[in-house]
Amino acid sequence: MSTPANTRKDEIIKTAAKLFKEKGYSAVTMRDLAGTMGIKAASLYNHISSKQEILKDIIISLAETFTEGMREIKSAEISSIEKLRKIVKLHVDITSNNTSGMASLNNDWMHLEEKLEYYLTLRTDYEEEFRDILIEGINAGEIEDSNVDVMLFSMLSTLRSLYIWIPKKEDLNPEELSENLSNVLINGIV
Amino acid sequence: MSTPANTRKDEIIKTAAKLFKEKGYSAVTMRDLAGTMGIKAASLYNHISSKQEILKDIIISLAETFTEGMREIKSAEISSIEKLRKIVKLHVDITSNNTSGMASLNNDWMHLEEKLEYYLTLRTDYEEEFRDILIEGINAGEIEDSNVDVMLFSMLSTLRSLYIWIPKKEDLNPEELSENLSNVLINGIV
DNA sequence: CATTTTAACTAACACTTGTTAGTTTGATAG
DNA sequence: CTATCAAACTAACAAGTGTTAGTTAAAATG
Repeated sequence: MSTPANTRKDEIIKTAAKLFKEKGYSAVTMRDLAGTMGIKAASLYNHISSKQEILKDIIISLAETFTEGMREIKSAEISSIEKLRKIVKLHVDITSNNTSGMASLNNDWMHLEEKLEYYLTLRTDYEEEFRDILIEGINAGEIEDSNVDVMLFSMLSTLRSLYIWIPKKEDLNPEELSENLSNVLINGIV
Repeated sequence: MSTPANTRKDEIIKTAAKLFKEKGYSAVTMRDLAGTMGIKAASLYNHISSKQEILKDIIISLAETFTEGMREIKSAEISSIEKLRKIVKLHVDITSNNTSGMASLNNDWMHLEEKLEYYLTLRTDYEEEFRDILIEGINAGEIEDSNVDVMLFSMLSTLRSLYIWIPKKEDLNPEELSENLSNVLINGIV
């Protein structure tokens, strides 16, 4: 029982993430959220302490999962290209499991308040480790020696947008998607 | 004098776009906007008719500019790969001129209300014409015959995220960026 | 059975929201 | 000089905001 049972709080957070994805954090009221769950707004406060806390719970846990994944990939004894493939898989897997949460992470992180600084640290570190892998690949002759920032930006943009795209293509399984996407990102389209 | 002089309304819209980019449409109040301009909220209404109208003005004009650009590219007598390069340039140029507006277009389109349907039509049409160019390229043997949706998604995600990235790299001029980005998107990174 | 826990409720609060009405001020045009 | 106009102002409103306090009913626990 490492993962705690489905508590009421978890249901609230899950529902909130769905609403946040559709309208954004600021446009979702506690009455919206309560209404969707079939209860009154005040009842939410038996389970959560504030609207803010919901957002924090959604985003920080996801961000930490990425940090954890990157840590493992970084220390693996594989080629840089293989590391990139693992990064793609990391994004596909996390996003497949929680597209709503990923929408909040991408669009509503600026409303984090107390946890904003922490989130930004995680994000910056993640990007730098991503860049390090690219540079490592260039030095090893595996990756073309052109503009690293453009490569990094292009890959990250695509991976961060997965939350929009995955729900529209439920037929494609994560394995296949991860494979196709890696190929396009690494080898291009020609 | 095809473009009308810098009116007060234009200044309001420009300021609003900047704020919308930072916090999102819903989190920006008319008092925020007025405060940033050094006036009172009520004074805004001498120039605009509603908050809603500001968002509409920002997004729809941009969306129509993309539609216009795509129309020209589609009918050009050039290879599919050249068309893709022109699409990249279209995004880089429009985004360079208005990163704030592009943030609203990407993140706040769902708050358009009356103009939402129209916006969605423009967006869907744009994506379909983009896809048609890829298919055309596959049929002509210029582009690899793998998953079209993955290619389309990857390219569009990157192009739509330019608004985040361009402001951080003011040193890179649009020409150079467009060139680098086309290479990465088309040829990959190996 | 008695008690604690879970999860809902009603009522209300202090504050913020977009917006309207009516007014004032300084510059421009006839 | 007078009239017009652009652009600001004050004051206010009705609706909606997140949240708190206190209560109730049913289920789980001892």
